[in-house]
Amino acid sequence: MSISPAGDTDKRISESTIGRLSLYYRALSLLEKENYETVSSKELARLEKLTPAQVRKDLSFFGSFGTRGLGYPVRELKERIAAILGINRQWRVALVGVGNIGSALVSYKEFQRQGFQIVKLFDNDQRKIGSNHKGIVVSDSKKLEEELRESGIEIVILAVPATVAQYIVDDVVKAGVTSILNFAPANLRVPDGVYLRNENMAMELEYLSFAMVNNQRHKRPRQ
Amino acid sequence: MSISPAGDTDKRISESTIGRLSLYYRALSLLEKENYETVSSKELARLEKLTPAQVRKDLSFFGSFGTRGLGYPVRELKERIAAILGINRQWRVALVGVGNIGSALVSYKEFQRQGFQIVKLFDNDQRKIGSNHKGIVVSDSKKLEEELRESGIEIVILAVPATVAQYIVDDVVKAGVTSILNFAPANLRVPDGVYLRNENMAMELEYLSFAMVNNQRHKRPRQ
DNA sequence: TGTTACTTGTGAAGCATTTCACATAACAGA
DNA sequence: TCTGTTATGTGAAATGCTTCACAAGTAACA
Repeated sequence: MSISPAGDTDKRISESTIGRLSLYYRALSLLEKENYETVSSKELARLEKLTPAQVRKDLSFFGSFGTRGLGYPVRELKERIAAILGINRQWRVALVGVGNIGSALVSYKEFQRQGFQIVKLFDNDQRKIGSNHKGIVVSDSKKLEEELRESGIEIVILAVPATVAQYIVDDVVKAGVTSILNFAPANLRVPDGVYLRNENMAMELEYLSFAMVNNQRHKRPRQ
Repeated sequence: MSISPAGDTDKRISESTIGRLSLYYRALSLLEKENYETVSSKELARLEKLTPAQVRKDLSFFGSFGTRGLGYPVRELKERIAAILGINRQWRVALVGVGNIGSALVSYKEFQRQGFQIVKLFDNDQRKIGSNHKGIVVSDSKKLEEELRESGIEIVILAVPATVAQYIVDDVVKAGVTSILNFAPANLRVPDGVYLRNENMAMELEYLSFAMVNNQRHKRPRQ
């Protein structure tokens, strides 16, 4: 038996489905901008190169949002998906490591647009500490734990060298942060209850080189 | 119907397997640096948080690389995986869009390390054209098609705004390039035979926010 | 109100991936 | 050479995901 919070569906949603919700959200944002009132699963599927059945099945995990014979109301479905993904609100994000990747991410508009607000920056380089990036003053990563707590950060993005990533993660976890997006090419350990995602940009190029040397279009279940 | 070159195994390898090969490669690089001679599927699995059976099954698609009772020879397995992934050679890569993300990628060491050499840069901003980034002079993206052909580029990385991404892609395809890694939040059309991967960094944050608002560890088949 | 056209929502079927479990093989030590 | 231990490689089972196919619901229009 397991104790679940009220309202917890206990239904496990696959990562693939969540990834596609993210795609639907983007497509719906576009449709909304072009003043479409409704959209069918067929059209949504076409826009994201999926099947209509896939779209309907994905959405059906979370409820009935459509009208038979008509389709889905664009604006409402967009809001519902935003609520499911948790992007119908603002998240306070800190970024550790203001190097090449790090400073690019500070300016990355797509994060903003989806409610991920980078409000703190950390680095261990004395030359960077105190400097200003897009209106945010870089803090000393020695004070990471303390300042993360104080500022109520909920998500941390890691853009530090692989060699130090684990130490930073340990501090981040100590500060009570439960979500980490890691850009370092490293395998990080986190305790249960902490969500960790790895962004592995080299891996994407490897998919391409694999496809090229094997002269095949490998199966592409997600995204 | 599809024309396959001689030697094509015709065995479809799943994207998940390829993603894991990439992880094995990274783990093996580390083990090699630490002078390990052999590694078991159990150890490799532990390092990448997978199951031993998964590791063995993945490798078995490509041959028998191990010795019963002993495990896999670290150095050799690493080389074999590199060959499978197509990273046992250099790839000539061009990057279009020398903005925030673009210039960060030019300096991204992990690409280099895996044989992806960025040798051309393009932008449409007059202030950037002619400037020098890490020893590469930025070309005018008006000359994209011509210069891609001349310089024998095999992979293009797109780091341009979503609004212009499709136009760039069309030129890239015209130039005969068959592999594209796209960072723009856009759904790009490419003809059959062109490999396109999308790097969607906001999506990774959405996995995290979904997990947080749904208070669950969703299933994580890959990476 | 009846008819036609359309599209959802969903069990069930089909397909793909992961895990199991064990026969087989190699090494180490006596 | 024999015995114990370890670990691979792989069919088969289990699990998970996608697609099919259709009942049911809605709109539009006569």
